[in-house]
Amino acid sequence: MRGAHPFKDHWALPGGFLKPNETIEECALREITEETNVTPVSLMPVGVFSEPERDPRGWVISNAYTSIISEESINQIGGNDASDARWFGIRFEKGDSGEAQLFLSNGEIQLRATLTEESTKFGKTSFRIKDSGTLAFDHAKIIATALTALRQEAGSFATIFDFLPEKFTLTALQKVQEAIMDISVLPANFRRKISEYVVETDEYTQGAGHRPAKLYRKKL
Amino acid sequence: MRGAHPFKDHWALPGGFLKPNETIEECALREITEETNVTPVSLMPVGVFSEPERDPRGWVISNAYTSIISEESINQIGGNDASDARWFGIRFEKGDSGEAQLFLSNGEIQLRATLTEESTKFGKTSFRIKDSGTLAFDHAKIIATALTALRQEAGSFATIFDFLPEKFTLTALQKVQEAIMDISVLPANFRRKISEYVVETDEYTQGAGHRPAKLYRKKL
DNA sequence: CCTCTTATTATCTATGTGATATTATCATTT
DNA sequence: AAATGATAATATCACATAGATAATAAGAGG
Repeated sequence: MRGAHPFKDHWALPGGFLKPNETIEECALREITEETNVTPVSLMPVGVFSEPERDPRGWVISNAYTSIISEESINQIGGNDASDARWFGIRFEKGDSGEAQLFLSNGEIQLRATLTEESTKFGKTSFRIKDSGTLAFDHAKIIATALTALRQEAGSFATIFDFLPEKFTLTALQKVQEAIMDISVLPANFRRKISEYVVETDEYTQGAGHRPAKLYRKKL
Repeated sequence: MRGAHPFKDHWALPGGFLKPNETIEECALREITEETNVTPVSLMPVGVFSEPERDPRGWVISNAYTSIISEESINQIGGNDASDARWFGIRFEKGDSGEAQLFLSNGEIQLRATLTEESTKFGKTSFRIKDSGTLAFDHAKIIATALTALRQEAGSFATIFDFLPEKFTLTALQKVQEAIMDISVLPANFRRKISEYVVETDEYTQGAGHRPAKLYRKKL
């Protein structure tokens, strides 16, 4: 939630300005840590937003990133000076006639934005904001673009590993894909297809009240 | 070929600085047109290069794009004030131990660079330059990254259309994929798989000394 | 009308995928 | 110590998709 103009009392994505001697990705990682108290395993680039009029204060070029984090780290949020950060559930409905609705919600807050689908190039769909509600700047557009890109990416087995730590169970990997793509797959088939991308370690999970799961590593 | 320091007499990718009131993609399209006399159908984003020390004159952040252009437009190059631009054939060999060799060549000039593969995240491989030869700045790294990303993307049928005009023959589409991925596929199988992504028009190619080919359009 | 060339379709076979059933291994309960 | 419940992991069937080869179609040019 922004405390100052422009877009006072509007919700905004975490972010900030580049400091000397850091790369853009380092900056994004620093900002997300400062503002949410969560440090993701890795960041996936979404795109550059450079329309001159996107910030009324002046010309600001934003590079957007997304990430998947573990369920546990969700609760870390707001632990530090990140008290003003919130998690939102996300629903994105692409209707007919190229119009799309973005809904963000949690226990207290409901946000809504309307966008139109502009074009799809190289797997990335771009949107134009029709009504951004109480979302600051063009952040509704960034969220829609990021979500679309994320689902696109996760369709390929080659990328879902990057959302998990080095060693993982195949079930965890499957859940990452299911969560992102909003699908459910049969474990037997998932394992068969994923097997060429992973190598097994000799470690197992422990003490879970059921058969322990072997830990795997990304191949290569 | 650069005429001024830094990297005088080194070869560099076409590029330039953002002007007021243009987006980064518009800038890239303007620069490529100015410097090569070729205007691509569309640009595919490769990534951001923001290491503080990549330009000795100061901190410069570059956004890289690639494109595929038609064979005819190759000959337009240098027609205008783009006299210092050249086409290069590209060969990229990933050896063992994560070391990769980049070769650029045309009739007169041979360029070579050595890189090490650093990591692969979200389908994009990042490289570190060991020896950039007579390539300016970190452009060897950008080329290697772009080529890797391009091949990654072209593996999906969903994206290869963006390299062609609105109406195209299936053979042309096939050649795009073959060129990028450096593979050859059987026409019968390619047609079967691509069919769900295209719709046929009622137009045909003409006067080619053989059966005319139906023109297709990207579906949706 | 024959030939050359590329476009397009048909079909055989091998390989991969979705679905279901079965077995394995732990912690906990009885 | 045996039964139970939970998740992990494997086996296998029917079916769909992909690779390969062959056949057919439709132009231009001699």
